[in-house]
Amino acid sequence: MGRSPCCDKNGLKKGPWTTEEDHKLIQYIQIHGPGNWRTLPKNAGLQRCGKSCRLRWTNYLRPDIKRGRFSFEEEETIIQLHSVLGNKWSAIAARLPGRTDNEIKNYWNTHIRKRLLRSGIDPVTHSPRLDLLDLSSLLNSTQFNLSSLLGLQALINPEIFRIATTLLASQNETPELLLQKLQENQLLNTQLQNAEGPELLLQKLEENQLLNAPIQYQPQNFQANYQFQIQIPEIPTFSTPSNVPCSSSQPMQLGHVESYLMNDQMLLPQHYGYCASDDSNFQSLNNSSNQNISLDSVLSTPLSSTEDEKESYCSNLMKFEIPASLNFDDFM
DNA sequence: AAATGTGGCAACCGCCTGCTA
DNA sequence: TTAGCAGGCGGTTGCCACATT
Repeated sequence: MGRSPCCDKNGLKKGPWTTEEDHKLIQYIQIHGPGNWRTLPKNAGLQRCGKSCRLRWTNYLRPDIKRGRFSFEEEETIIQLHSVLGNKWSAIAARLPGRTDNEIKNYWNTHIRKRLLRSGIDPVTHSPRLDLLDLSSLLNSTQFNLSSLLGLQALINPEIFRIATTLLASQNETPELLLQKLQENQLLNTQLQNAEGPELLLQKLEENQLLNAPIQYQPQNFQANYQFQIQIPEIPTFSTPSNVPCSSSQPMQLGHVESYLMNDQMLLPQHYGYCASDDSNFQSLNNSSNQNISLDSVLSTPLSSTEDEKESYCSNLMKFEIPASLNFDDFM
């Protein structure tokens, strides 16, 4: 048989703890130490169940608990860890000395979550909210599973994302339809109003560096075999994790976009990288060659930051690069 | 001044996992 | 081997204080 019940739940007190109960619990634990919550209430003279005693101790009475407002650094850490760990409050609390999982959870729900929402960031996915984006090109497509895009659209510049999705959606369509969509979405720099036929379309696409060139137009295999390539020469910020087979110096093949959109290797919001320099679990990044706002620069701002500054910071969170050596096993 | 709304947070609930008799 | 409990965890509730109408 199993263990005997920890306590008889009948007649046990519930609700807020009195100072007298707190004193009893503290006194008992100071002598005997925490643990053995099954017998603790009886031995300590408390009309509580062991579970209630454990929660009261771990969430409130523990001497190493840090009370008071969360600092800016703590808030940053929570946001960063949440983007990796999700609602694993205990895991987050383990990296915030003096804070309990319950406290962090409450702070997230009452403060951080609202701030992220005000900044247009989905607090669950840590991505810009879909309802704030221009999704016209996606909505025109029947090939996309929109839910699979949730993680990717945060990591790709919206302009690139629109180009990729439009081209991808048009792979099985006629060149005329593709041309129409590109024009509708204003994805080509040059005027194509006078474009006549697929040959000219290819030429214009090549001029706009959207395609691998040169490729001979063959009407019979255009739809099935054409390899689109997206050049990203003028995209100011384009961050990708190390496991994505492309970089800012290499063209991103549409096939890569497609594979990440369509299969289980899709980028997840948890793959965001941050550079919390004080935490050995994070890697400091060399941002000298890009325009991203580094966390170091954010950290250098006065600690008595305003709410607006915090909101600005939350928005900038979406622009960080992914450290190549980030080991996610460290967080799990 | 009273009623109502809102925010913050301690505590509870219920589920899951691992342990143990 | 397995039933059942302790401990741990995330989600939710309810109370209290303060703000607003």
